[in-house]
Amino acid sequence: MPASPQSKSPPLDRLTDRKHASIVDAAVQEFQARGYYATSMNAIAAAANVSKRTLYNHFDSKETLFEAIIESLERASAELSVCTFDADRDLTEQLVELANVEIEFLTSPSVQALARAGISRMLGEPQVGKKVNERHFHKRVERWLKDAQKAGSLRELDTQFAAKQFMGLLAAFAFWPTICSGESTPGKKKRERIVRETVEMFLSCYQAD
Amino acid sequence: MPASPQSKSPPLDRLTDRKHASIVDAAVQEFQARGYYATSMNAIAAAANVSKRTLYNHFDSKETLFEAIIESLERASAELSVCTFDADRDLTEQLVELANVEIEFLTSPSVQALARAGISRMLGEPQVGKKVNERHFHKRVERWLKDAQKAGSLRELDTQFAAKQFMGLLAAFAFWPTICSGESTPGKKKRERIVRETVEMFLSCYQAD
DNA sequence: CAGAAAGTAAACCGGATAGTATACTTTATC
DNA sequence: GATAAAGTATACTATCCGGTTTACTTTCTG
Repeated sequence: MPASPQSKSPPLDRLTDRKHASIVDAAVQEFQARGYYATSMNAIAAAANVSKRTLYNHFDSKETLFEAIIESLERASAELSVCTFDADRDLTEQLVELANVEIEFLTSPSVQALARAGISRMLGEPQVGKKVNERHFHKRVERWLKDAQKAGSLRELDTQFAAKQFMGLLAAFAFWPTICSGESTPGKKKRERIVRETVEMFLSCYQAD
Repeated sequence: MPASPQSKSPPLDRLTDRKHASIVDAAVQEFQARGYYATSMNAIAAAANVSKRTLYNHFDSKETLFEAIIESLERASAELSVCTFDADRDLTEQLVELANVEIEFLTSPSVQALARAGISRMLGEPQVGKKVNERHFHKRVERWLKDAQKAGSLRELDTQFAAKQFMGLLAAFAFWPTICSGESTPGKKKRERIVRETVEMFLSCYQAD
């Protein structure tokens, strides 16, 4: 059962490709677990079952490898389902849906990996931090809020500010605790509660009259 | 103009004390700027204008130095003013006051330093992370909420959960951006807006009937 | 002012790390 | 099946870091 062919010209499942994937997987794991500085190239090579030379054949440096991973994670996160506002559907229901997408995003292993690695890197080299900007993450919510407000379902609001509040409420429960205190990500029931209460608070403030 | 005498037996301003303070200052700065792992003892010694041996005469190890700093920062943060609920005063006004104390806390240099250093340390050694637990930070708000709710000013609520929401709203604007993206802490006007909107959203959800 | 306490500069140690070199084997492709 | 591309194992270089040692000077204090 070979891997399904990609959309572009068939890249085949050559050894090289498997090694490449193996390296990326291992690096994501290691960076996530230990952060940028505490992760060594030796460890990545070992975890990937790859010789060090091969590792360096695929990526010129630790820096390059890290950057490639950040980009791949960003690409993956961009492929998330988009919630479009629908004036005919129940507002709460839609907002719950949106919150669910976002909380799933925040708690996904790849985002957690991105965040942990990115934060550790950034603490050491502040100027790099800007790249892993959160603004990008708020876009989905912003877009939805703008549409909902235009349709008159929400009272006048600063979409950017409100989106940050919305995400802030979710992240306070579903993102930062796992990043900072090593707590495990909230389970299904906890997530449901977080979503419910977040939507309730948000609408009690912003729902149109 | 010698330093004002302390409350205990006069510790005088000996060279030793100046060096000690100089080391702590430099270490706070370095740890804050670069995180735990990216900060070297050489760098701290240089920044403190102190020989390496002196550094090690004051602190046995990097670990010890770090712990001492965390403790001193925690002690400083514990000295913050406490807001006690007063049933006779306007609810919004009181909550604004509380939010102001908290936002001042979150944006204070010492807390920022604590957080940056602590987070970087924790990413490398997860088991240490629990010590810099956020729970402690929520206590003030929790206490206030419990009193306000008992007095009937707030509807029934889970104080722990609500406190986390309250802090989450503040932190989304006044804490995480500066930690993660190197943004400068919000100025007075921005802080006022954050406080205002946070209190508004919170009360629109939780104010009693 | 003498001796103890504390500070200084510089070299050094053991260990770890990013990255390279060498010599060899495996995998893919014509 | 030969050849080139890619992988492997191992050991090496250069560097840096936490921490120590040495040999010497400055600062405090009785």
